[in-house]
Amino acid sequence: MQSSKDIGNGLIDGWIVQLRKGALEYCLMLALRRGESYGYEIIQALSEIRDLSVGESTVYPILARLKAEGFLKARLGRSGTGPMRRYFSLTEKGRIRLAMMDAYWPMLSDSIETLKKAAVRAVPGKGRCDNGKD
Amino acid sequence: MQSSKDIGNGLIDGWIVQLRKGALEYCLMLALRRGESYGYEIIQALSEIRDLSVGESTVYPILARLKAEGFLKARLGRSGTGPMRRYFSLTEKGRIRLAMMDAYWPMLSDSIETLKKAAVRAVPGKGRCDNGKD
DNA sequence: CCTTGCTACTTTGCATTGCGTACTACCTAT
DNA sequence: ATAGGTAGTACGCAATGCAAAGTAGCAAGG
Repeated sequence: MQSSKDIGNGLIDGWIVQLRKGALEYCLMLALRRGESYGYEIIQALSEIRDLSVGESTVYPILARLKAEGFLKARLGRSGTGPMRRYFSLTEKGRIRLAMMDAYWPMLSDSIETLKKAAVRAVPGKGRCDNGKD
Repeated sequence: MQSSKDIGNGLIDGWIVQLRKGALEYCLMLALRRGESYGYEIIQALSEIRDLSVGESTVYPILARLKAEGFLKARLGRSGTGPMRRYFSLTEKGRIRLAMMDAYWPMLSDSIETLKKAAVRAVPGKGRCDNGKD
């Protein structure tokens, strides 16, 4: 049990990857909401949360992209135990974006809940317009 | 206001696209949970739910793939108003998968909630290991 | 007859993204 | 110098959402 994503079998394996695509970007920004942090620490922090374990090659590109887009800013700092760390923190633009994400995420959840309850207006009876023809 | 996805500005525009990856697949299977339906109807049903509006070129490929993977089965039927309809419905395999998705989705939501509350173990004080150097 | 418009579905092509693998660079300890 | 953990980069692949355009059947209007 290393990759916490094998819930059932491999049936939804690929789906989870796709589902997390945009969610991870949100998670990284959430991880920086309280204050600055660096890649390695974020990776470890996320790995402690169920289903959010990620690798370096997932986190660093996202951090780099968010920085390039102006949502994060970076600062170098000594680590004492290894190479220089790159501390990331949210910019104001990033905080605005995070606020929008915070607003959008529950909307999506809500829409899905709505979908769960509301049937696609398909007739509840049974087939109505084919083999019965006429 | 046609594309319900412009919440703020174009700031999270691309993010939403990524976030919906995988989620749409879930939505389509949810739409078929009650019974069979066809692409066009699903599109219209989803378009009535906030933030779930999709186009044909999004839905049909997903339906085709789900069918190819054995999660859906299809059946042709006359429509009376246009060309033949392809009615999709969940297979048993699809229902199992949908159940796993139903289990996974709240887990992801929950993990994100956890992340919102739990800070990345960064020190709450302030910087601790850089410019102060030694 | 021809055109417009609605329904229903398909195809092509593109841009984005997560992530596995491999690699480099830095620091400390022995 | 060598070994080991830390921090980050680079390359490449496979999926996916989605816009745009095309096809095909049916109905109403000129």
